[in-house]
Amino acid sequence: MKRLTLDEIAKLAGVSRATVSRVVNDYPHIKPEVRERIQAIITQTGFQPNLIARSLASDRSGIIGLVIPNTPRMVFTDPFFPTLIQGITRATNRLNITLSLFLFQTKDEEARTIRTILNTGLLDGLIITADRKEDSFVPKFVRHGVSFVLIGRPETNSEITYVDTDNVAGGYMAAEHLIKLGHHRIGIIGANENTAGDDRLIGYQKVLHDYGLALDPTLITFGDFSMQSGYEAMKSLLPANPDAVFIASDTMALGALRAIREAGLRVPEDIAVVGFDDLPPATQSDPPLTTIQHPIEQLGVTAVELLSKMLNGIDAPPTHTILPAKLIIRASCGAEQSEATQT
Amino acid sequence: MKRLTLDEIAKLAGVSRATVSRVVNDYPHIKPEVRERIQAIITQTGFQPNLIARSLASDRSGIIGLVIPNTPRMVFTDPFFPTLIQGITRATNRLNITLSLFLFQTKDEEARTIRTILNTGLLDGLIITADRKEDSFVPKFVRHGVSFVLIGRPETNSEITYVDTDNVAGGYMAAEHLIKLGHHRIGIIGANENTAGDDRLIGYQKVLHDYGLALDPTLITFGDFSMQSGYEAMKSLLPANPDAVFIASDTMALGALRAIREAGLRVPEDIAVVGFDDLPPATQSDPPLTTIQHPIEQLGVTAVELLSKMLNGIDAPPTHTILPAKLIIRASCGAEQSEATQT
DNA sequence: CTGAAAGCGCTTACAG
DNA sequence: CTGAAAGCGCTTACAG
Repeated sequence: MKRLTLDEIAKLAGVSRATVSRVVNDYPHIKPEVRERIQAIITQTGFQPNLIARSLASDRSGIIGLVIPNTPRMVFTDPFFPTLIQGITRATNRLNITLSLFLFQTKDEEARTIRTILNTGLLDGLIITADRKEDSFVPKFVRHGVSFVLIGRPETNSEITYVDTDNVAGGYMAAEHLIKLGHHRIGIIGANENTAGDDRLIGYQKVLHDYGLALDPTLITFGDFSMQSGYEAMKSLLPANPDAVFIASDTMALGALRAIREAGLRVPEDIAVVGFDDLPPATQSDPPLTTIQHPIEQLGVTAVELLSKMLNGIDAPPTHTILPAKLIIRASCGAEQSEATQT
Repeated sequence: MKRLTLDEIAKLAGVSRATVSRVVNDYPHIKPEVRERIQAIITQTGFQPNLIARSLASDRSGIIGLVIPNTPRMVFTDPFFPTLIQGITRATNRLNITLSLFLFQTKDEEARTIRTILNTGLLDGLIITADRKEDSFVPKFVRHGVSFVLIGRPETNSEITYVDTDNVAGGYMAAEHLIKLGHHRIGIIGANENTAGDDRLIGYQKVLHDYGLALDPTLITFGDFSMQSGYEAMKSLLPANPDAVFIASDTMALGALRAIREAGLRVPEDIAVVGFDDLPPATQSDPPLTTIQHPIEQLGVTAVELLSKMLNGIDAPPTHTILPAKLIIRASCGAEQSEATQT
């Protein structure tokens, strides 16, 4: 199907192609009747400008990239990325932005992809999921002057625009909830792969300190976001006799719950559990799981909006946007969940 | 960072820009020493051609779109799409293709997105997940002459290239496994949202027929791929006294297992279960779940390879590629799984 | 084997 | 308010 061009529309309307271009791009100063005449022809013919040509002429492609490096969560047990992608596409759809996806598993794929992203001029900007600490490529992007926003706090560089969940508050709420239920020996299964894990631990430590509880190092364990690691961390935690545990990811919580069950303990009678994340209640087959929810989808929406502003406006200083976390108390499995929000 | 152009490389090498272009694009007939000289400069400067300019000149963007319409599975409880995306990106990375993602939730988003895809000339081709039957937009793509391959068998049009899992064989294997275990009243929780559901039911019916078992209509129920629908379907199935059940999706199986548990029945002693799909064993918290695995990731890889061939070669006739399904017998939850493959 | 030149379909100062 | 024209950075017949 032969595609119409600006020139052809111009011919049909009896004007120059420049004028048609202005109408298409909503330029203010066009004589109303001319605008209408052209507009009519456009809607009638269904003309849409060739994006490639526009990109070349305007040096803007309208395409942004979503970069997801290989991460422990990438195994996709975790609905984190799917949910994030949902939020991102909702925003790009609304803003008429095209989204390109860059996943890489191996270092080799990573290197090639990064080079392509940087040098081919295809993308206006990037959204990068910073789900591990040692992302060597982020500095490269900075050096090349690419516009990007990170999802997740970067470990060091504060000159970078990012959006993140308030993980410190999340960890705080989680442990505080357990404290208020009367627990004293509150363990944690943390994670140190990314700053989200760090921050959740910090929140946990903070609240224990605020409530005057001792920080028993034997109650602190780490996993790597996988279910298996949750299982093992819990096994190593049980000898320390926790009466409650905060698990910094629901995926790990699933593993931990298995360890608890295998030890013949009941949740929450023998050991209370608070998770973190946003696993669909679906997946939470077994025991009721109270959890800290982070607004993953909103993270995606916000990231796109920020990037879009960066691309349009004059470059503002780097922004750090922190979205609130929320404590979700689930009464029982599959039952309606009562939501208790805290800030 | 100012990007280098073909012209600048040409100047550095003392040749014309046409020659550089030919080197970049691996044209055969270039004098070796010239090629080497240019190649050296290219690697040294890290030059990469501007993809936008190339696209405009060559009418090929190197970008393909992945279209995921709103589907019941889209809730992402189901790792189907994430896994698929993983396969697709593996292939696009290898073939040096850029992937754009088009998700839409609402009819409105759908309409706008489709128009953009069709008229802006950005994409070379499409991969479309055909996870529901009434995809009104597929005929539009056909009419516009876009190249695309479907993932999942379309309901009617056999003139379309698609890749799919052998769902009939999958349904057959599932029920046959149960028959061989000695079960007689084998129920099914099917799905009729997509042809995968249809085919799995067909396989089930076929094997019952082959083994001379009666087809009791009260043993046939349907869900919509959601966990909740699995729960309800199982509740409606239990009065028919099945001694086994084949559930056409593992997500529904999770719901069904809950219904079974609530009825005070044990799996597999009271009722044996075979699922379908590829939920990570992780999520299968509770009872051991024997399942039919389909090669989701391979589906993605194959789709990309096919599309790539269509875009390069002369248009071949429509191909229908069917990948084998596989029976996975899980000995017990979390334990090592023994894989029994059948064809 | 290589170069000069046209052209891909737009945008955008510049004039008027 | 509108048009003529240059230009974005490539590819690709066409000549030689």
